[in-house]
Amino acid sequence: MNIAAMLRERFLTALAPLAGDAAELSAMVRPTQDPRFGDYQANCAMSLAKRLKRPPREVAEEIARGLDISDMCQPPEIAGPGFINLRLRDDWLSQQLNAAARDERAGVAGVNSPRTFVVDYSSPNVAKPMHVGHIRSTVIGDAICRTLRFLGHRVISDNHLGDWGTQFGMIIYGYKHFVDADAFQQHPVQELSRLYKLVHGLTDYFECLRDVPRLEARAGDKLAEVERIRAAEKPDAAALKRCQRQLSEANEKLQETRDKIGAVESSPVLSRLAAEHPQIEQAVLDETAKLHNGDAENRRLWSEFLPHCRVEIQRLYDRLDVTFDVEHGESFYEEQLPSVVEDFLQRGLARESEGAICVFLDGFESPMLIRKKDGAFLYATSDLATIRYRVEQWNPDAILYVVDHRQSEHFGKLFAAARLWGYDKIELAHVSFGTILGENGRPYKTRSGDTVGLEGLLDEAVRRAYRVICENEAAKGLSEASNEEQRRHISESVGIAALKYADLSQNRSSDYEFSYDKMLALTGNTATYLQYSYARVQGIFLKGNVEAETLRTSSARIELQAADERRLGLKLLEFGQALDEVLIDYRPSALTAYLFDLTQTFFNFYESCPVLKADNEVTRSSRLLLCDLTARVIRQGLQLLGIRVVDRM
RNA sequence: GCGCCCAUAGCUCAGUUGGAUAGAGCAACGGAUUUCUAAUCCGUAGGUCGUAGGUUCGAGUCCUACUGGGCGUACCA
Repeated sequence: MNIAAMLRERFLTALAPLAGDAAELSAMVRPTQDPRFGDYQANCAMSLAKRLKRPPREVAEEIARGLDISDMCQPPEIAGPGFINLRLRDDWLSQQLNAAARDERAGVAGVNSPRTFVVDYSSPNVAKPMHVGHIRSTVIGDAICRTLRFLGHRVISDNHLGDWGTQFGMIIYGYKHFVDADAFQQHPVQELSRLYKLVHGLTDYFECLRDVPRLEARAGDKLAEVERIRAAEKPDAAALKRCQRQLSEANEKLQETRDKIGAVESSPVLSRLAAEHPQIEQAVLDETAKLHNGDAENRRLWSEFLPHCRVEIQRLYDRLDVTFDVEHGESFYEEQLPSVVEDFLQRGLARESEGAICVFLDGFESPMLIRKKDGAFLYATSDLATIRYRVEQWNPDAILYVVDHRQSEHFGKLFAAARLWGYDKIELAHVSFGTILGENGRPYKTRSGDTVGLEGLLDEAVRRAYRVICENEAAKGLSEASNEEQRRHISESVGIAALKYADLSQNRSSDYEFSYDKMLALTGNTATYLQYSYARVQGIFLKGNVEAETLRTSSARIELQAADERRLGLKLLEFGQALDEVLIDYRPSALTAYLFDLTQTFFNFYESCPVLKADNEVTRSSRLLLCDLTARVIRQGLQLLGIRVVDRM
């Protein structure tokens, strides 16, 4: 069921005799924004009229005459400069709704020609705790996979774990020098995490020490520049402002660096360790290189650590209700990397430059490096190997990379290189997204400037959801309504839903401001509001002692009478369109917008149309069917976003 | 320097290959509860869509320049 698509087909037939590009023109059928213009409008007459050099209204009339839609719509009306306005017939709407009301998929059909998608998302470094930066990829990727599958596509979700990089060099070095054997025995994940943070902190310290002179010089240069501009006869105000900003940025950065140094030097333990391990940075790289070169000890440690790391991230995936079909990390492709480089060299697609093996690509200033001068491979190499593997393994029509926007240049190069390599038939898409910002407009960090751990984030959202639920029960005097276990269950569901939905409801390409208060708001476009609406509908069935299942199998029918019933009915039939829209640009926000709209439409209906106390049995069961369908669309829609519903809130 | 992205109501954001009078939510103000959960609903107010040009029947949407912001930019991922 996709009303717009059905109407477009009718227009295609009507337009065919008039234009060569009837498909493009027929695509200009869309829902109206104002109910005065009917339910749908076609805007194709104006652009066609321009080409035919005829009056647009005349063209519109001609299109309307050739249109065979009397089964679906009332006679079309021509309005304004040449809009063709359509109003769906109530009997047709009722018929479609009654089919949807009995359909397990709420009237959404699968696609006619399924495609195969590989979706690459989440991809954390397994040696580090997952943090706030992993939410968007994980949640958006999961929602895209669920939606693709629901519409009948074949999906391979793949978690391209970072399990082979420098971070393991850090853990290995840390294990060899700083491990607390008892702690590792008892809580290996925590101990590994501690080792990672410790070693990372020390390497960071030395890096900061090296950076200070450079940063001081930069701050000095900027200061001099500011003074030079000021001293000029006619100071350039814009340049001065820009320069002053750069100066304060340079000073901030310098201060930050000095603070990090101070943090180590003021700690007796850390400063002693720093003094004892002055070569730690190189040593970490050496441990990484040994791992990559097959050193038996390091490989043994790596394979001992890895399962622990994966247990850690799996706990979070379980809580987020996110699953993967395969989890081929970087290590999986390690043996395939030399052949990638050889192949590129052999085909003349890559050449040596400044000691590195480079692929020079049209439209990019710098080349893509696939082997460093020291012989090591880069993530570009691994990404190319991954494409080759995926094509050989699954022969996909598309590979989607749900990765933040900062890597757009990398993917631009990667896709260009892949096309040169012969993968030019496959859709390669960087499904990019923006940064999560704190309330200061800067990337979201803790007060002390650390990245925010994902687990703590989930805990906090759940804790706040719990508080909201308790407050609400208290306000209503419902304290006896649910027991502690139920409240815990509901707050886990509501808290995580809020977190996911805040992310999904935002246009993915823009940065967004993180706020617990906003995501857990009870009104507005939040998961909490949608979950509440669902619970309200469930409340009707509970109160009326009506079994939805029984209702569906009964002979009751949806009959549209009131205007609010009709509006709700039409909105319900547009679920499939919303899902199609999600897949056009891989934007789950199209679905959240639809669900929010549906919910508001439902509440309008709910306010003006009594259900259980309807005037007669026919109206009552018709409205109950509308309620049931609404609940199922909300539940299904939220499920496609990876969000669960609860029956009572 | 070069490249990519962004700029819409006081705040956070929608705005579907260019369509009719630019929309939500929050905050503000006013209303609705003998009635299926008031965690709701209805109404009012709030805008030179960063600036200036251009394309056309029509521009928040496309093009150009400018201003302001974010990100990236040869051996990290």
